[in-house]
Amino acid sequence: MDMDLDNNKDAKPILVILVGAPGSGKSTFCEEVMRSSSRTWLRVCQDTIGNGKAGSKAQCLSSAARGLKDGKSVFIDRCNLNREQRSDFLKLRGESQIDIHAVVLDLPAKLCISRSVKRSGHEGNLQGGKAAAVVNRMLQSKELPKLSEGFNRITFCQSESNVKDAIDTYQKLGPLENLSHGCFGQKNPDSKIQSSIMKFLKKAEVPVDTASKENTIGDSTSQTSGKNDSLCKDMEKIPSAHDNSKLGSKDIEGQTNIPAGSCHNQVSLDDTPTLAFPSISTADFQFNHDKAADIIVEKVVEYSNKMENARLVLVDLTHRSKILSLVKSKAAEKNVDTQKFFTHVGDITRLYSTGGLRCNVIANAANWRLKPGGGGVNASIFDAAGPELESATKEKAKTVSPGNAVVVPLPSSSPLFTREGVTHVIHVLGPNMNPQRPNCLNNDYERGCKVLQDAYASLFEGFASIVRNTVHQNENLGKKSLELQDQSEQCSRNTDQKSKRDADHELEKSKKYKGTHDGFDTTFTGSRDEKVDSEHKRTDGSTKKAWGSWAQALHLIAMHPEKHKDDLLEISEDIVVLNDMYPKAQKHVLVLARSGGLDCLSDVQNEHLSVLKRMHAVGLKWAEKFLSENSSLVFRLGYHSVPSMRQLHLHVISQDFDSKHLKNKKHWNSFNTAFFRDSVDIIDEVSIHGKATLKDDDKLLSMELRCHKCKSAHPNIPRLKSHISSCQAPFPANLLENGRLVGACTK
DNA sequence: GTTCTAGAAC
DNA sequence: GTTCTAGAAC
Repeated sequence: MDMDLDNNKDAKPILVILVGAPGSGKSTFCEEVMRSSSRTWLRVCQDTIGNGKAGSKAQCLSSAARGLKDGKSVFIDRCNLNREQRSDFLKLRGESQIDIHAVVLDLPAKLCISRSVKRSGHEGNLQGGKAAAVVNRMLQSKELPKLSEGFNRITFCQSESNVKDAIDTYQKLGPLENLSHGCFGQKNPDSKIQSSIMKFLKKAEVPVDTASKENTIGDSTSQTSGKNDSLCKDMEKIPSAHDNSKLGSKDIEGQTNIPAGSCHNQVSLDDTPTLAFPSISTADFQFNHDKAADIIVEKVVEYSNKMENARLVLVDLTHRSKILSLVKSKAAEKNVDTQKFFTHVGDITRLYSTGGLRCNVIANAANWRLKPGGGGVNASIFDAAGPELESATKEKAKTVSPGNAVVVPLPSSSPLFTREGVTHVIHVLGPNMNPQRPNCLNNDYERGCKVLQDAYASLFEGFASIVRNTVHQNENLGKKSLELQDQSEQCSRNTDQKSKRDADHELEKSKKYKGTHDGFDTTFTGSRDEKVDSEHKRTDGSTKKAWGSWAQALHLIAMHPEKHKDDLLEISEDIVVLNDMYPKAQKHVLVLARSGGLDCLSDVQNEHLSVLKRMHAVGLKWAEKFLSENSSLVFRLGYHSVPSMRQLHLHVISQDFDSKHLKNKKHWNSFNTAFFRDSVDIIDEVSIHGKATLKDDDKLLSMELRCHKCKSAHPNIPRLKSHISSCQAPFPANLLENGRLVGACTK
């Protein structure tokens, strides 16, 4: 694109992309600057670009291009909260080398919401109760801009006075002047976390600025010894895949005075749901530390991939902790995302008050009677939480068996709640290898590992359900009223707590409805045996699933393949292979079992193991055939937990998901959440238990859309598809294990 | 006004 | 499973 600047030969138009939620003050910012600037500005506002009404992004782009061509400096006044939304505007630079700036109005969500609600007749028409829900939702997908996106300058405003300063800077910017490049105004995240601690503790002292403290290189452990080490730095110390990916743009990032933009993201989320957990079974229960560390990392990887905006923190009392250092190094080896998981040295009952690590949920290494005492973590948690925890626990369950967890909402009168901000305690019981303690497994590590895996799975699942309910509840809160926002912190925290209770009841109700209610409604059973049993009861208790006429197609083909010869890729005695009629990727075939009465995974029993293996082998063969034609493909083989079509069928699907038939959330999530069960895992499960574990939770299919590689969230299918068409991230570690992926780049 | 989702019908 | 479409979201 040629920029015709002849009219204004020496003028240097700039493009300023505002970034901020509704109510963050983007329009006001533009208006204030334009009111007394000596530059010629054009404000491109998506809310008004369509003859005073909301328009499209394309309209904004062309209007901005025209403005720049005319030598005007341009404000892009739309939310631009994530990288993808900004990328097209950055392309406006073309070959002209104009400066492109971002001004980030990163003000508290609370403020944006109350402004959005108060405004009447605002151009964005985002009024009333909907505002909170919309703002909250938009902020969930917020990605702060980075210089590496192509910005010359980024100004972060985290308070109204920052905004005033930024307005001042742009007002004074003459037509021939330039602003210096780099990141500006981004606060030291330490001070942010510190000030929130102080706010929480209602202390007036100015926090110690730890920014200049030396990092101990190689020590990834954060600490609550009372010295207030920076959490942010701790998290940065373990390199993650994400961090590594930024190295390529180091030269640009180098212009900034601040190490990296990601840091801010991590700690500004001090409301991020966080589970702090002790290592289970490795102290008094004498479980092998190395094996335990493997299991912790394995389960953390599994669950952190599932959980969008949540953190898991392994806590131990001392820097000398063997289990902490083992987990730390294994997590680093596996490139575990350090925003989602890290280790921490401190007292699990004083994480917030002595270290500023806000954890709304803590796990307790409980005993089977769920009683206080016994020393260790259990004693100190019951001690710190007061009698409230004991009575709340009693309400939920009387005992817990190894491998299971019990979620207990903590009464707001508990000191752990008021002092530390803990809303839930999850009691977990792991395997015991200590002959002095009940249920000793006598070094049976085959059984022990399984129980420990189940214990962590139950723990993390319990935490995930709290997170889900809280998010759900926050949305509802937003719809109701915002008056609560103005009440005192303690008061609104109580309200939150009550809301969470309500959410818990919701959970119980839905569980009851499913018929799994057994008096331990908040017990999360990680044991596969028990889970399968309850699934089994459900299917046995009712008649078999009724298949609609449209769902019979595969069944008919399996029964009479000769009638469909032309449509099939392969026919044998026990198996049929065909192209999926509506492929959801470049290559997508189905391997059908031909046995009658084998409609779906829940029908699978031990006797079907050989069919499963055969289907897998045939699936692999076809994947390899496709790979020989196009080596860039990667395949995954697996089953839908609850298929729509009758007749057990294995999906062999390339991981590009490049298909016009992939149209909705259900399509995406059926291949990219736990709803999709890898063939290798099904074979393992059936070998061991004679049954397959089904993940038939409806929530899985309506989960938010996340990239299957980098796990970034996207608001809708078109945006997701445009992202995956260019996402360069490697596949997550859990998919690279156990042969779940097939293809050149997975070896 | 356009884009996108989600529920009903098949 | 898809198609159709009302209406929500933007």
